[in-house]
Amino acid sequence: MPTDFKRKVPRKPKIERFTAADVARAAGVSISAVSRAFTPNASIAKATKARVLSAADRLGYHPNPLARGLITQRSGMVALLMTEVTNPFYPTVLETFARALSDRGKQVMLFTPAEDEPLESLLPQAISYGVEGVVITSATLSSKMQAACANAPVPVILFNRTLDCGEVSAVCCDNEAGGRAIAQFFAQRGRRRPAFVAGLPGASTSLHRERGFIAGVLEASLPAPIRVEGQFTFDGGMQAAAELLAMDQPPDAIFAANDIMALGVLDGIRRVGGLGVPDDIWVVGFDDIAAAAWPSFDLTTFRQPINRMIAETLRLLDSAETEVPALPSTVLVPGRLIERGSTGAPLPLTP
Amino acid sequence: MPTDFKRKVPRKPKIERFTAADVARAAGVSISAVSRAFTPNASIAKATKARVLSAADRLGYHPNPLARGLITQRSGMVALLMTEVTNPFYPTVLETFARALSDRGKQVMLFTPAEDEPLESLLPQAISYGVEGVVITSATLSSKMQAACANAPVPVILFNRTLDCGEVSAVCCDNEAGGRAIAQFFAQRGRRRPAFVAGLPGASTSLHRERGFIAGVLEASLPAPIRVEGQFTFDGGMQAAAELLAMDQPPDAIFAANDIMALGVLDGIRRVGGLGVPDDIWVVGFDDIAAAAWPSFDLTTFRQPINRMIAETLRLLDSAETEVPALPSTVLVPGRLIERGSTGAPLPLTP
DNA sequence: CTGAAAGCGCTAACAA
DNA sequence: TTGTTAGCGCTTTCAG
Repeated sequence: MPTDFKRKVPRKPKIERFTAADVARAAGVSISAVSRAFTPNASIAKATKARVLSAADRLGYHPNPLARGLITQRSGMVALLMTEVTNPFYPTVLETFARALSDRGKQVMLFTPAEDEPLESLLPQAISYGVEGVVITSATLSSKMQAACANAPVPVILFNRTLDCGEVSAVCCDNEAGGRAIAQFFAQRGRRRPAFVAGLPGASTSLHRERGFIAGVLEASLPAPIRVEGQFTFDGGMQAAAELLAMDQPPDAIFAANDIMALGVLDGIRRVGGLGVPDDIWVVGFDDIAAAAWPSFDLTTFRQPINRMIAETLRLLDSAETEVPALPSTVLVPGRLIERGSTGAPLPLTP
Repeated sequence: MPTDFKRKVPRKPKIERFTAADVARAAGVSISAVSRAFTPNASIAKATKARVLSAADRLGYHPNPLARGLITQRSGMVALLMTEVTNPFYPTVLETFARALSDRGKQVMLFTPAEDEPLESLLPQAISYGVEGVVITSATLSSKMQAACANAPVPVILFNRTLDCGEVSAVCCDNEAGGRAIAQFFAQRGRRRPAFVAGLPGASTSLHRERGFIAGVLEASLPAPIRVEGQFTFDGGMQAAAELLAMDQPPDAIFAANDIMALGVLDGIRRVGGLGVPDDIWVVGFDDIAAAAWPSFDLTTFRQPINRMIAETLRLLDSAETEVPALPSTVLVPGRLIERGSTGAPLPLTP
């Protein structure tokens, strides 16, 4: 029998890492000097700084962000509370955001509510981690959550949605303008029977896109759009298409409140058969996710300028830190219509 | 006019939060008692614990994970290093992983390499945040990175790839078995000219799937598969389809190393025209992403059991913490073929 | 410009 | 079982 006794190990394996004290010793300076060398524009002599930095480099030392955060209240982390990761729009947001933060030396901490967990419980949790800001992407937001956001001790920014009360900062594509632009596009190209596929009931994005769409449609003297719901999902879009095509007077132009539903609508129309896109029906989405450009769908859509939106979010985060009263502000960035085959534009030639 | 003078506020707004000392005072106990009340199975009287907990609840107190982490070396965070977020397979992984961790009271910290940043530089960065483990999902991994992983002071787990040297723990679908299963499927159903669309050159997933596929094809006495590359992207898949169809003897069964390429292949075949799926050509992918089930594609694919894989990853993370030598181990979980229309299965009736 | 000392919020030894 | 005492690794007054 081998010597297989249970070795008693300290639970803490004591990670082998150099501390500021080590660097100080190596550079022949005090610990504070090391700290100052890593603090932007701290009062330290160029020579000392150089000595510290080279010693640190030799040892592979980096200040421990957690210990630093304990004092400065800046952990270098930004929380991202995300609910609908299944919508392909959000992974792109996530990636763009993570990269943008990474470029500024910050990291993103991702919080996704568990099964039946309310979003509210995540906010204090995130805050307890000392994050410098919280970005929330969630189609719906309970009023309790809104209050929690407004009173949070760190800047909270709503991404891709707004709040009517305006008490929480938000960055959003101009959804109303987008909806109106699509309506005008339909009207100018001779479409006569518009339809709207709504997303989740409480979602401000869906609401505003619909509002703009209705306004634009009426301004162009078209009949008010037929309305069905699609839950912001592919299957919901398919279902919506089935409903619309089963009507006495099916629409000749469908605007779905987001791309994933629009793709579902396209597949739904195909499945029902009889009517074709774009000959009989036009379909337009919103977001411009990658799949919208795939030949099978070739979907006309209103592109959200993700980069611009992320940039504005970071700007808001920054200004909330520096400016004193930090009044909540809502930033609307414009998007633009990308015409593709689902509204009759010819397919581009190159693959 | 209201009293609207510019209040001079300290740049550090001194977040209003209660500390263990506050709770201790409120409950009439020592600070350590508070600590113990929040430490699982610490020696504390039931009554004391109850008093502390109720006081804490009243004040809305939660232990600061950062301060705790400074001592325990357990920050409650797990790092996720991710490179290809564009592949729809990974957002699902990300979400599943975040949720699974969240259920265990841990959080995921996401690290995505910036523009030209090498993956290597992220590892020490993650470690400096005191994460309890690092999970890496990256198709390719430089040898320098491999060494860094092997020597990291915290458990590092490769997700969805393996390392031949076996020096780093890994969780992976049994790619070779998957490739072989697809080959057998082709052979049994009378396909005669197989083709393989490879992903990124250095990716172990593509390599192993190909290896199994070739083995299975040869075992079934079929000719060695035609081979083209697709870069693991949709466009790459389209391109690959064009190449394959331009050959003198186009294949009658294509296996693409992942779903996103397979979708590209399908669209590529459509665009070229002339040959149809599944009548003339069969197409099979790997992953089973959501879009594979969409009617437009209806793609037969080898499903990776994400939940199982995540569970194994967490198990490995746990055991690396508790078990002493923590030898690196590779876990292969089985997947299974999902037959759909791209190989002749009838479309399910319900939407 | 620099170092010594205090302490961020918490846990883990040690006695009591 | 409890409270007291040291720190975790770092920043930040405060003297010098």
